[in-house]
Amino acid sequence: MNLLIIEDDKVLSESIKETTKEMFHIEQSFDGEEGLYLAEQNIFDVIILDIMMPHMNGYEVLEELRKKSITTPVIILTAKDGIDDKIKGFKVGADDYLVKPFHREELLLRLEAMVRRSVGSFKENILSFKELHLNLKNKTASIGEEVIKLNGKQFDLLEYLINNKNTILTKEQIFDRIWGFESDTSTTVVEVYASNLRKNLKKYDYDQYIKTFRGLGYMLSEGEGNV
Amino acid sequence: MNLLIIEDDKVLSESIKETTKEMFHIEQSFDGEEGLYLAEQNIFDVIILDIMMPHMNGYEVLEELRKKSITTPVIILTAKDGIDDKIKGFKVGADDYLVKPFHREELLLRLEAMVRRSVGSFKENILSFKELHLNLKNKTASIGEEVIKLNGKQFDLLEYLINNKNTILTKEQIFDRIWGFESDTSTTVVEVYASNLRKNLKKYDYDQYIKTFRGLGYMLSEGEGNV
DNA sequence: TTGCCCAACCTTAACAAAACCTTAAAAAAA
DNA sequence: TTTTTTTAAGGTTTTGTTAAGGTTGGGCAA
Repeated sequence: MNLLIIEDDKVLSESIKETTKEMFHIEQSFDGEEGLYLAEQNIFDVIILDIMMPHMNGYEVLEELRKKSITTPVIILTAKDGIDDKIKGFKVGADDYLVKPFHREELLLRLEAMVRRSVGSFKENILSFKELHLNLKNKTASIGEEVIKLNGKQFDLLEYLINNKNTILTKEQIFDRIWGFESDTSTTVVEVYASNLRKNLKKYDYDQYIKTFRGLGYMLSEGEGNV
Repeated sequence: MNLLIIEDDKVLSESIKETTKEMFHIEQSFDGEEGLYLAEQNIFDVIILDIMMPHMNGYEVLEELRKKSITTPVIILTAKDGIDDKIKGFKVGADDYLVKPFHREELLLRLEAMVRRSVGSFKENILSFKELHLNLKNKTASIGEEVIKLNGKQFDLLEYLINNKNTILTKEQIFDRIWGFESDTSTTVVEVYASNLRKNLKKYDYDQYIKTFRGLGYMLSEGEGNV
């Protein structure tokens, strides 16, 4: 579970990191532009976004993000309590809005509530695509009754694809999400894993749903052909 | 879009109904037990739930609901501002928590944000020209129901044309936009791509809208002939 | 006005070059 | 050891580019 904190106040950012590090893998950014760049990787499960920042403020970051079809849940964090600011925040696509100062617990609770929904693991941690079910708790995949054997990264890849079905994911995004930013292996491993995953799904004819978009990336979608 | 309001204060309930009736079809319940019964029908898109109610309080309603695997998004509404109450609310499965008194607009915004997500109708990012639709998210083009297969640069070209319909674009502009300034291929590739694109659109008679202006460039426009 | 010419554009096809797939072996981790 | 991950290499497919010949339309001279 990945959390991006975009907040220029380093003290606050650290403090948020402290309270959330049990639950998430954390990335921090201390200014809007960099934050936007990171968020665009589309590898985060939720983003905490401050409004008042130098160069590029939170509203601009969020607006740009949504414009680019990045739908990661965003919690806006701000000292502004006015209703107009809230309106602005939600209008540009925020999912929640928390006014400083706030209780650490409340932030945690709202993060939990958000993730619980968006990751689709509301009950029992099952993620599904058609008849293919992933049990996130014990990392097993099954189609109907039959269990499919997938190793770690193959499972992660499938999970990522399902969570973003009908959206093209570039090899870089997939790589950053599964291998991590600072991994120094080549992004061509993604091809290898896509190939392996397809091989494992072929038996059940589910390989056809993993589509390649040349020069763009991969996408999981239910449609026939290239839809 | 259906909203269930479970709130024993009739004045407040009515007032909420007033502010939300544009957006939702409203059902009201004035006590917990009845509210639970209604919510169990699982026909609502979102539920507003008061905590302090006679017979059965909001926590109990929500807990019971989640126990029965009803995952409808719930916004808790309460006069209690203590962090412990919030913890309790989220722990039993709330998605949001709003403290009275609150701005009508904020409730509306939070409802919107909630529904936007759970209904999955997040902005689809579609660019259209007449009946031709480009899905920017997964780079697919379609006319009516049929999907047209376009490769990367053809898609980019069409996107650029649509974004600038009724404006003549020179070959240089198109080239710089799609191939990039420092590309050292000849600008005549633009002609080749225009040709390919027309060929792909011909089947649907949409090739006619890509017009050539000798010595000037290309333009996409709805008019007949050279208008 | 007519007909010719030429430049601009269209279309096609062939070749080149990426991008991707698959497999297998080496390396690392469990 | 066994399993998983990474690298490497060769093969396949798709896309990009170029070139060549065909087509079109406007200008201009007769």
